[in-house]
Amino acid sequence: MTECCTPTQGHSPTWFLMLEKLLQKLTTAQKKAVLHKEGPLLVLAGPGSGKTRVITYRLAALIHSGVSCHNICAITFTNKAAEEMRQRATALGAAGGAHISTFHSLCVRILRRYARTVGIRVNFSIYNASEQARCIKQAVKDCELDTANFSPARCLNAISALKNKLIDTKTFAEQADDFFTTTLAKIYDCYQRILADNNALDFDDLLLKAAQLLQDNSEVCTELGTRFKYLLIDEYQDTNRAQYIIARCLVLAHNNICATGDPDQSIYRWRGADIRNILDFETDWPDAVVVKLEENFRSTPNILQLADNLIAANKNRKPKKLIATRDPGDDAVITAFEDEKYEATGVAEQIKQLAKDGVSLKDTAVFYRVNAESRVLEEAFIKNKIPYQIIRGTEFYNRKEIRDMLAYLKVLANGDDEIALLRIINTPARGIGKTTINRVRTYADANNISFYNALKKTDGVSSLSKGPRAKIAVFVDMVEALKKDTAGPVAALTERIFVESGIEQALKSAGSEGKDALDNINELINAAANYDKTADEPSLIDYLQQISLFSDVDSYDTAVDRAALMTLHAAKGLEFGNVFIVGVEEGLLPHERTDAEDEDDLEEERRLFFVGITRAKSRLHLSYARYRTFRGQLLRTIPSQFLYELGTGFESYPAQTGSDLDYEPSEPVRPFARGQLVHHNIFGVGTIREFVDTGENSTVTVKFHTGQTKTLMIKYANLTRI
DNA sequence: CATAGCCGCCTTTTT
DNA sequence: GGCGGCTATG
Repeated sequence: MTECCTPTQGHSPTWFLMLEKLLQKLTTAQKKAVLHKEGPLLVLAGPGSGKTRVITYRLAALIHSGVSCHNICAITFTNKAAEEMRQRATALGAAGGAHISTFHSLCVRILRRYARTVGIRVNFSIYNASEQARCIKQAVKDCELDTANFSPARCLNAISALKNKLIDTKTFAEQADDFFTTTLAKIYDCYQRILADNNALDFDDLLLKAAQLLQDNSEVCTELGTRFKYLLIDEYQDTNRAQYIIARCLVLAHNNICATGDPDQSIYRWRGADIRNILDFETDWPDAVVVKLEENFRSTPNILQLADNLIAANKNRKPKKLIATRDPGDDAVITAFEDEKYEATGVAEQIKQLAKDGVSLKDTAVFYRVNAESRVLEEAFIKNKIPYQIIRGTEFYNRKEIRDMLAYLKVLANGDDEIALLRIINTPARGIGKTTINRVRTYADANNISFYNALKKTDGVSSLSKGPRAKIAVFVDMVEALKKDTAGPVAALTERIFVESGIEQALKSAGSEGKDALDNINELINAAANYDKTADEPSLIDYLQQISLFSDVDSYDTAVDRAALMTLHAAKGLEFGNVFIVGVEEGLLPHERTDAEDEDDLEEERRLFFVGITRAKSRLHLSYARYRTFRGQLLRTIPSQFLYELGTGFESYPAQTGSDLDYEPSEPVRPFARGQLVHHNIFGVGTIREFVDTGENSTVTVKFHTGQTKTLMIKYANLTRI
């Protein structure tokens, strides 16, 4: 290894071998730029070029050159990536202690530290999607609006977009000039008030509040800028406005920002990521040194050629070639399967064969566009006895019993969290029903006290009779008793809750029904014990806030020998010897929800496919199913337009029926599928939006390219498929 | 007050 | 196909 760092023995050798190879290929000027301590640096490079390796190397190099690790802040896209960077920096001999985390975790730290300045309390809850949904529903209700026009999802999306652009309620209300925006402004305001009442922040608030704090408070800005003299940001192409502001404020005084990214791998536009952040880097920091890494150390030339051909179809990009460094390998395989069951079985069988040929399962992954596709794959893997792991980290924390347990913890940490409180007040059933809750609620509102405080003073609630009053008292006593124990280890507290809440009792008496839930809670206690052991400064508040920021890939166990199943989004930043991408069909990839007429949306879908393809080191398998069950109905599919862009000469392959499959595909019943292109004599070309099968009188709804949407009777319309 | 059963809406992707 | 929310019943 070069001048500054040497990996300690026996630590993930290939990663360091690659780093060494990469460093050898850097020009002297590039090497100097990477190691140069002062000034802005942008590492602009394609997939598999070692961006993360370079940034990790720089981190270690800074420490080796005498910079205190305390003064370094590295930002990764996921907690998992942060953990890996920490390990690798340590292996490079750079002692731990640098702040390495995601933007969200960093913001939680900042907000806790400056809670008073921000006007929040340190024990704030962090609300996930379902808790957000509850709040937004309440907000729409409070504003006395029709949920038909202001659906929770629509409102949340709109509010999230505003927050990502740093537009707060006040600013938005001032801008609002039509019915929709003024109404949305009201909902936004109401939603924020509800969050505040619950002493809660949503994901976007974490970024928004931290960005506003840094922007508006120069003292805090200076303080943090002094603390973090060097800022490193990985995956910069996926930062949004708020994250950009945070980064800018943090480096205001010293300008030592180092970002890495690839505009072609920007896949989070829908979440507010602004590709201009990376495109304008040199404008934002005019003295920036830009290092371009053009060689790809990951994939075979065959794979890179496809990726290159595909991404070339994006018009809105700076042309960039991927330069292969590896020897040619196998050609990519595109397979058409009869339906999704054949596809899943086919993939499973190929993986089985690979395993027989000596390929390790952990070097194999299957990617798909939507999580719903994982089920049929999972079934096929079970049937074929292939060990696998599905990368969906929130799954565990979304289980009912786990959320119940966590709600108890949340109530203890944050007494104002009414959503958590309502979840546990009658879980397990203790006879406190809707009527009782409403009565207490009314009392709380009338006296302007919190719901929990009202529960403590049921004497005042005249509408309550003796029975419910006693039941509430028992509940309050239990919570109060538990509250006295919140300072100790989280695991012990979790166990106490398990027993004293009656959850254990309820599950045990449920017999075999409660078996899984019992196991899960035991696992939760184990996880909490692990937290107690490993956290820097363990506390209940920190624990809850940390697990709220748990992400999908964080659950990915790289040590076990199992095939990995994940969405294309989750695949970002990873690499595998063998990659299978399934469901490469119109409507799925690109996804139907992306507006086909919106070129930008389509290009992002293409980038997503590009990311998937470029994860593959040696073997790439793409597939689609000719028929796919969608919401219980069998639909005819169309191969993705992207398949034609790969330059493989893909036209259409005969479906593989597979001789040893024990599954017979059902006969397709639908003559017209959603997404099918058709031609009409008068209206011209259009896309099928809906097909209503009523036999002879079946109708189709078609969106024509002229912009108009028509519902037509099939027997009269004389539509031809294109 | 708890539970079973039914209806309607829906999800793209995630920190 | 599945979950949340609503209603009817015990």
